[in-house]
Amino acid sequence: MNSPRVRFAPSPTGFLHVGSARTFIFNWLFARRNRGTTVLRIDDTDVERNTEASVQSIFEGLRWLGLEWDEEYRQSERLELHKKAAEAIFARGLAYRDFTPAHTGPASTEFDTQSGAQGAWLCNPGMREMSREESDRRAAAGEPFALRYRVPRGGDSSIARVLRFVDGVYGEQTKPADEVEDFALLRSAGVPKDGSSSLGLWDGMPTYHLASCVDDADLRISHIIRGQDHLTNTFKHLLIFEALAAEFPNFASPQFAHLPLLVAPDGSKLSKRKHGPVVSVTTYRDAGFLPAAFVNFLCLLGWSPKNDREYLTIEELVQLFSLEGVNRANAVINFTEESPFDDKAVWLNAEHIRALPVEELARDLEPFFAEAGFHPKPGRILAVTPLIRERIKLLGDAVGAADFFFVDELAPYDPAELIPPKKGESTGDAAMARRVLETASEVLAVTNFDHDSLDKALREAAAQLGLKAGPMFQPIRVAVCGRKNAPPLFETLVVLGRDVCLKRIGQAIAALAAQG
RNA sequence: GGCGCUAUCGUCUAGGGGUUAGGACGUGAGAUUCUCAAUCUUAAAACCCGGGUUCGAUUCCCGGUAGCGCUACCA
Repeated sequence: MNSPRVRFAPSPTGFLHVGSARTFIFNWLFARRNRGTTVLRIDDTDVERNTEASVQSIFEGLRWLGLEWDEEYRQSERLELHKKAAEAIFARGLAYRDFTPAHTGPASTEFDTQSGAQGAWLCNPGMREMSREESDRRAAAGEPFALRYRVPRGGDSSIARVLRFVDGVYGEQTKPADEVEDFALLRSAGVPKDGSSSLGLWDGMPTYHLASCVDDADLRISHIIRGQDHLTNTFKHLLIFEALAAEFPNFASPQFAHLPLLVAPDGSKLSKRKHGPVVSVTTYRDAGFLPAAFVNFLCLLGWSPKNDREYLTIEELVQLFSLEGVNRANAVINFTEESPFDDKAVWLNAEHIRALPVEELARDLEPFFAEAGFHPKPGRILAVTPLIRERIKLLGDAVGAADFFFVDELAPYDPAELIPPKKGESTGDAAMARRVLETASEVLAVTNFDHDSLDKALREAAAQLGLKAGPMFQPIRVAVCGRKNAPPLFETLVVLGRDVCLKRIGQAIAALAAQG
């Protein structure tokens, strides 16, 4: 009845990485499919690690994807809301102050801890049971503390409470509250400097769990679609939502759907630190992926339309997307030092490139040529585009595939390539190659520079020389392109133009002559 | 250690009590072609292990194993 509201909530601790991008895409697709609203929320509660540069880089990545969001927020601007919520939870007795000094490094068991049956830390009983009077006194004295949720315990008198939710992907999930630790809502405000403790009661910064839930409630998020790494955290979130019910009477507990993780080829979680730029979406952009191809690829990781289709446009994805199609196992995204992109991503990109109208592709190609220092006249790229369209997999490949169209002087090449090899012999017929070029020179000087005329004239010339197409065309191709592998000859000649062709063929003849 | 999630070709996946276990990428071979590419045909390639349930399990159940996640005053 109400249209769904989803959110994508990245924390700005680095560039936007592919796993986050996929989470965003799935959220966006879900919203689009169901006529809902996409909220972008920057979860920047961790002041230690967040940087403005990261925020910008995340926007850069998201903008490139081209999927628009409808609302935008920053958690850091909503601090008061979070603190008020924490206060309300505390006032209700659902949270308590923990004066245990924040520990640094790996969790130690030095303090007063209470362990579950076999080890899991649940709370510091001395803190949990501390009287309100003592707690107030110590807080008033300026002693730093964290605020912890008082997770309901069954004890031995009542039956342990079981937390429960139905995940859109993983199905019903349950966990006894007894196994959930007293997680923090507010971090301690740190060590008071020089006795002048200005630390008020609630100076602690909200934790992710608190801030995230408060905002989800306040923004009336209806569907939380996020990485599977939050699956077990969800029980904590259920508790927070419950504690917040009075503050947000219009907020119904959201539906959850957890997404399988994207992992590196060795099975480890994708990490910016460990895997570097290959996990950044801007790396894909810079290499020449089309946003639609990238989105297509990411969608196929952990989701399937179940009809054997692979190439899908954004519109088709919107039509086809559903949580039922989401897989439960982690998906490997392939990359290595030598080839940083998954083969399937590259293939899909080539498919999308071929599906693009020439004008559009030419436009997309322009910045890559510019980057390489080529600034051809208008229309030039458009003329070249159809010739390389089927020969490039990434937009960036275009430069290497078409450079000879734009340079004044061809890069030096081995004149031996002008000479087609003869079968069974180690060397070709150099004299014949030279005759081919001389003949071509004469023919091109007088032939109309259109495909059919060139085709006809050059094939006739080959017949007169007693040559088949292969040995006839290779010398010409190498002469005008500077390499053996290039787009089809006649189209290439046409785009290059008579003057350039004749000049380059002349140079090739000279090169052969110099070789003896 | 505790709790949880997961397990089909190298990779992404479809499928599901009885199938020649399907598709895609990649790889091999062939066709086509003025080279390259594209395209087409084709080949090799998988149900983690052990128990149960069953006439019959890759599929359902249990256990094991492995991977991953959570177990922070990170998100």
